[in-house]
Amino acid sequence: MAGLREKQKADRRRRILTASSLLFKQSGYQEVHINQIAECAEVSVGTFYNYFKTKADLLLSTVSMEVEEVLQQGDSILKDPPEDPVEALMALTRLYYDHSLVYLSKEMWRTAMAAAIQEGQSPFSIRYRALDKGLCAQVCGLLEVLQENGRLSADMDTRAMGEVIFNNLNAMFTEYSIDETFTLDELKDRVLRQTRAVVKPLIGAA
Amino acid sequence: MAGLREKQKADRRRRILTASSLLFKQSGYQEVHINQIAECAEVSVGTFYNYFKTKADLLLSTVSMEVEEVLQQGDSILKDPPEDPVEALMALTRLYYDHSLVYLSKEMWRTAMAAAIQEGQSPFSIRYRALDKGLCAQVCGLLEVLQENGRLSADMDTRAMGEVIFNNLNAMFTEYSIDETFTLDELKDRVLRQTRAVVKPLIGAA
DNA sequence: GAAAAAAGTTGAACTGGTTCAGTTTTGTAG
DNA sequence: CTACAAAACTGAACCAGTTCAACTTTTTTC
Repeated sequence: MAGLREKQKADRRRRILTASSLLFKQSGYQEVHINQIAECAEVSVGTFYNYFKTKADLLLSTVSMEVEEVLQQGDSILKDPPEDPVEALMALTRLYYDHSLVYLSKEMWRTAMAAAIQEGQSPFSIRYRALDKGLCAQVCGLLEVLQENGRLSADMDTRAMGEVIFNNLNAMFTEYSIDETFTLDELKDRVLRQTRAVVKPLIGAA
Repeated sequence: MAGLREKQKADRRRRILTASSLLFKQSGYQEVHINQIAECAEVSVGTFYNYFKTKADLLLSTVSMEVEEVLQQGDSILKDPPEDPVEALMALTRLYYDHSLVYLSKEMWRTAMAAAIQEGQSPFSIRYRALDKGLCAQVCGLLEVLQENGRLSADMDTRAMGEVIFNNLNAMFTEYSIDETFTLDELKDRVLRQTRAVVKPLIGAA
């Protein structure tokens, strides 16, 4: 166990992650070349590719952290959601959106999204979509809780409705990431209006 | 007008489009190199880049054709939509989906989507998003017509609701494009269920 | 119709992510 | 401790999209 080899491997991996994180923040994802990351992390280019399949794969480590954190925080909202369904959904939405820029810039999100779409069978894409599925399941879960609490009509299809609401969240976030002038507040306002339009009609019956 | 120069320009452009269209169908987008397109079109690589900013830009010409055609066909649905709102929306949806593979493969859609996300300020991305906006407006337009016909509750926010429905359509199409095993029929089934979940509650009032 | 200007063409060189054959380091067996 | 095998490291070379300085063709001017 904890042989020299293992120790060095963990150390190198951490050095690469630290270096890239620093450089990306400094100069942006596109501007930073693998050479620079390798140099800054004191490994060779070849070694970089021993630890990460591609440059985009490096991003995924960060995206994963970001989403896993947000999923965990989201669970605490599910445990005791606001009574009003629109408020409950917006609480989750705000959590997702506010957290989105902690580790990643808009540019990094764009790159990650584009890479996830580009080749669907790559491990990158599969993992990214699994994270998305987790978020979608959380939205569906929230609707179920609200339905159980009698805040949403009992015959609502929580699964289908949750998918629609999540897909909308996601699409709006994509739009936000693409447009550098689109602010977080504008994003939340637009999504609030959309969420209202979809959810209001469901509130009546218990 | 019709000077020699103009004539040659139009001819070269057409040759490039014909060549690329043929090659893409033959071998897929990624497999085809600019060299091959240039050779097949009997121009130099440099000339290719005189006519198209990037390889992805070439795709956009095709995407544009595809979307403009579908927009036009969609208008005829708006003129006399099915009475049932779910049916009306699904008529539009089916039109979009069935038309999607006439000119473009899944791989080409993925590439176009990824490129549109990648750099938001490029002419490519701006034009692609304008097309998306056109489709979104058409969905909103359909909801308006249905509302005017008294098939949807009068206080519905057609704009917000249309955006949500379109974003869902689009997200599901993206998922479909990413996953080579996802069939058109499965796609339509899932979107039907989602559309029902969102639209059913709105049908009551006039 | 010749000369100058404008527009367009060309392909070799560039760029930056990725690979791989050769080398070094680490672990293991005798 | 030595010899061998396995694992990991290395950077020069590769690849495919893109650029650009030199060259050709077309148009305009006189």
